[in-house]
Amino acid sequence: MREAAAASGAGPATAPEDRDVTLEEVARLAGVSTATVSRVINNRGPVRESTRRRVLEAARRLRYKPNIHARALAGGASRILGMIASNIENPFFIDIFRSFETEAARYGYEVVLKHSDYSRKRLLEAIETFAGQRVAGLAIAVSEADEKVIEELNEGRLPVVFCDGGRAGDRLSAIKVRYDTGMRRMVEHLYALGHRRIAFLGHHLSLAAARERERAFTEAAELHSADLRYIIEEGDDSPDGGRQAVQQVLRSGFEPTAVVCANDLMAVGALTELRRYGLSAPEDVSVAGFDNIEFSEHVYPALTTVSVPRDRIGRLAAWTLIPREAGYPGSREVVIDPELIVRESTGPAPRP
Amino acid sequence: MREAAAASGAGPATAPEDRDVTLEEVARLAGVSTATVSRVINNRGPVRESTRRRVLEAARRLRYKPNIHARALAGGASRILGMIASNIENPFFIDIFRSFETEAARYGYEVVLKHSDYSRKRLLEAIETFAGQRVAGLAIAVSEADEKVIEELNEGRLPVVFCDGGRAGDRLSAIKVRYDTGMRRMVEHLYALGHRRIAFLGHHLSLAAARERERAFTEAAELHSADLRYIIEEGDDSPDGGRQAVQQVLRSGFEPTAVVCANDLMAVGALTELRRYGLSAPEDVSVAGFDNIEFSEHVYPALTTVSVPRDRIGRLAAWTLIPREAGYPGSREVVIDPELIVRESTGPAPRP
DNA sequence: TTGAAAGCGCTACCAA
DNA sequence: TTGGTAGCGCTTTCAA
Repeated sequence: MREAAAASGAGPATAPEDRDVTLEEVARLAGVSTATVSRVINNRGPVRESTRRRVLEAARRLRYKPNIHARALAGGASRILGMIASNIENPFFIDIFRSFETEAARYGYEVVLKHSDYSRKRLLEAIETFAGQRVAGLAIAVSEADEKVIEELNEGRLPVVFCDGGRAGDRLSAIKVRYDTGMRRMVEHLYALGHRRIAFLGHHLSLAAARERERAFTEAAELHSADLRYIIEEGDDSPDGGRQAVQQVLRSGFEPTAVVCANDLMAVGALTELRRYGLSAPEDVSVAGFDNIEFSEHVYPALTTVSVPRDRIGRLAAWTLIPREAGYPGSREVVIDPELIVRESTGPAPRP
Repeated sequence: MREAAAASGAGPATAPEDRDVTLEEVARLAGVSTATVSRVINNRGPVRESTRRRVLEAARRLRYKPNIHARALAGGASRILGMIASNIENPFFIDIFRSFETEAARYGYEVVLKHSDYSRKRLLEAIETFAGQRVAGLAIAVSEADEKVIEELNEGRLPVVFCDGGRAGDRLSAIKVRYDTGMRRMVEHLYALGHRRIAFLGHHLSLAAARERERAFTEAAELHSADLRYIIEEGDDSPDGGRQAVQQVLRSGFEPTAVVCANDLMAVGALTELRRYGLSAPEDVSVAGFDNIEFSEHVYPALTTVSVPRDRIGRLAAWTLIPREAGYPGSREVVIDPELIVRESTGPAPRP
């Protein structure tokens, strides 16, 4: 309304809504220089309180929105964070993204999400794109980052945080989840229930980091090597992958009393497929997932799983990337302990 | 390797990896002006074939990556598309995003995703932010866009496509799904199975567009007004919301023989909650979802639902926003017919 | 068909 | 505490 009034009077004269309101216009209205406006907007450098107020008021009146491109070009931090996830269909990554984005927004940062589809090549491309865009920081939540990629990242000048694995470095931070602890708890749980033949359903991916959960399982299982037998099969990172893997297990003749999956998504598929074979959980076979996605609680039977706190991971990642007022560490390593969540899908091993 | 060799010889002299390779450097190497390089890179204006080749080769050698900020600032189209979704936890939106992003990437566009959490205020903010960033186009997949928002969008200069509802306009395109058709098919299906008391579980949201599925249900149900009774309850757009809504239905004493949900996510929760009350689907109560998210196939019992082709929606949206070589229509309206998918969660109504 | 040069809106440096 | 101003890398007239 105010704008309409202001624009009226004379003729067209360049409708004000047709162009961005610039710093300069704010400066003019506030009666100061663009430099001062910039200082106020960015909260940098000394500005007299009365001036600051005047500028802020002018900016508000004009509905000023900084042009991020100009800002980035001029060398200021770009206020855009990048995030790369392996598979945005997996709620695990979405949850991380969500809390990452929410936390970033709190500090006025935007987040751009790209997915690599578990392809090392796409990961590399995404990194290059983000680097070219000069994002302020990059969160990597993928399982296909091998040591070579990490090394390259470490030599670049872009702050990076690994949401799951990786390692800390010069400008690299890493958030690590103790999968081994989580897996150990899971195996202990099943062992205590009397299970002695366990199948592990892992990813189809041959990439280094993707194997972590599998390795964690193997190690945990080996602790009971005296009488615990296990088998490992693989499928995609999806319900369908879980179904395929179950088929392989069943065909192998191994006859597990419990099935542990690399993640909840696969566990859901495993559950479905077992039922197709007339096996129900937990009476005939116990089934366990990993991650504790929201769904795991809403399938039948509700999934026993290991809780990985994605919201905390996302928050930490943003926190790590965004330069804070106080002493900003630059890079660091955080370790998170996951927790076993026992629900209905696991129970005592059936009598032989 | 080549770069290392080139950089060697003298001292530090600004390591080449430390800065972006600029248009100017490419121009220098190719022995032309920056204007020419720009023409080549953007495929605009006349350039002699031999020149073009020389420039391309130089760009390749230097691993030139255009700086999107400079590009945007200089007035070129920004090659970034924005997308706003109500709830990125819902695979429905994720699926649209995925195919949108994939299609956009094909044309060299990036996609930035923001979510509005079903808040009109957040939607408005997101729109403003995107407008400030001068994105090349905006895909809106929310249910909280009322006529006022649409009107505002229509007056702006940003190309917009509504992924679900909305309406076509000056620079507005709309992809519409015939929810009424889908709902009608669902109701027919249940009616044919003998169901005469049906509960509809809708969203908690009082926003206009969010009601569409509910209205579609009501209309479909009214067609059988002679002997079909129904009740409407609401919850969040999540499995938990489905559980709450089921509780309300059960408490109301209505005793439905079938439950139709506004989407699959809620249906999953409904299934779980019914089981808690000792009711199993489809024997005691039939349960149906809407959307056909991947999960709907992997819950127990597999969900009867209505298929909404998200990949097609995403692809269409990108297609609409990106200026194509051929006659680019600018704005248009597309209508999509959803399909009924009958699985295990619905069956004959139990004898009274 | 090509080049020169004027900005786009902002930040950061140096002076005042 | 403030203002002046030189770019950031690119696109886009306007001339050549």
